[in-house]
Amino acid sequence: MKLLFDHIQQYCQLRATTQKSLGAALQKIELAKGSFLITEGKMCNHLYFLDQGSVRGFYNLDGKEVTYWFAFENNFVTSFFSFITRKPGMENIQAMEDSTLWAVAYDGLQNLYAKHPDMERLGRIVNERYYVMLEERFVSNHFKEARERYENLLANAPHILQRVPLGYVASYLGITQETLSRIRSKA
Amino acid sequence: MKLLFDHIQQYCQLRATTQKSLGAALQKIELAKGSFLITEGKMCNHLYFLDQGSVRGFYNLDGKEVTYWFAFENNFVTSFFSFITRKPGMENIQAMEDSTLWAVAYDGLQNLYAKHPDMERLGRIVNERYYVMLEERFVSNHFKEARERYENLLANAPHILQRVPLGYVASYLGITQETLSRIRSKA
DNA sequence: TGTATTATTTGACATATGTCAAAGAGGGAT
DNA sequence: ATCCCTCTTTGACATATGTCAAATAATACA
Repeated sequence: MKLLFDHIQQYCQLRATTQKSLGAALQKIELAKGSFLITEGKMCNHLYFLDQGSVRGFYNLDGKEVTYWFAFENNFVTSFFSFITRKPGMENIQAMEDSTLWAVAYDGLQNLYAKHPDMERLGRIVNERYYVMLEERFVSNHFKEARERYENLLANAPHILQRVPLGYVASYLGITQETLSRIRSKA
Repeated sequence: MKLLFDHIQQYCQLRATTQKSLGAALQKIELAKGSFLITEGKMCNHLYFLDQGSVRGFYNLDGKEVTYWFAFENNFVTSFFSFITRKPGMENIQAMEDSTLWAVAYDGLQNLYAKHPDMERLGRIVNERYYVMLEERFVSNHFKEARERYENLLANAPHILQRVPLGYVASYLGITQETLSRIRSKA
């Protein structure tokens, strides 16, 4: 749990009582490589913090899996759509490596928000930061060519290339595996 | 100001004292068609609520303007990147029609957050919703073809087509104006 | 060590979209 | 009406990327 509390410090300082309540609301999850945290068509009732390992989020589109994000240590993980809107989503989340996560239930989180203003603040700040990160990725995908997106990834997140099969990376970049392979060979 | 307070009700109920503080922190802005709310290279120190009119956000990329979002009545508007990270951004925001906005300064908003837990809650919820909307748009752009994106826009936000020049819509959809024109002619 | 399985690369070709240039349409101002 | 300006469409062609199939490389495992 230490990794999580250290990570939270980046966003804001929680009071001791809030930390204690949060700790009590957390449940440890072990996820074997290949198994699923969330599957499509179901409501997602937990927010997770990835302590160890890696997971990917993907959709099934026309019979193909399209991976659209990865998470590694120190990332919050959930189907944001489903968790926030309280509706079933089309997203799957699968472990790419054996992983350890901390889970907090939706209702538990709402309780924490209601009882601890500093928890509400943490939620607000985390959402702001995640918004900005998503926006940066959106802009990059929207306006840059495939080769440039790949080179950005290589520069900013080389660990992804090392820990993730190429096919997943390709759909993360919005291109086919063949195209990514060709980009790499002509680097 | 009524429109704003009505809009906020969608997200959560503010206490009367919080509403009063918020009202006192707001400043009315009139923006003539074509003029700028935010220009690139500058820090954005305000969050706006668009009461009337419409604006667009765009980047200058290789000498070309690429529009990547629109806002109409009842939308919050700012350079989220700059406002949240407190760094200068590359974004421009320009009025597409004569517009009226309510502005709250960054410091003023932080004060409101600090003094009113329900304001913090509002911020958290608004950020969550905006995150989900951005994610939906990201997924759509990432995995669907231009024609399908256009048809989705037509189905979900036809007012954009009516109020926005085609060139802006094209770059919003991530394609050139010529391609969009061809998609429309072969509808 | 060998074999099966999965991941990656390569080739040939089809297609979507971009680029550049020009023509046409529409709306205001005079 | 006429002119001017902006927006939109159309044409010809270039290019990036996708698709399908096969070959090769890497990895796991018995």
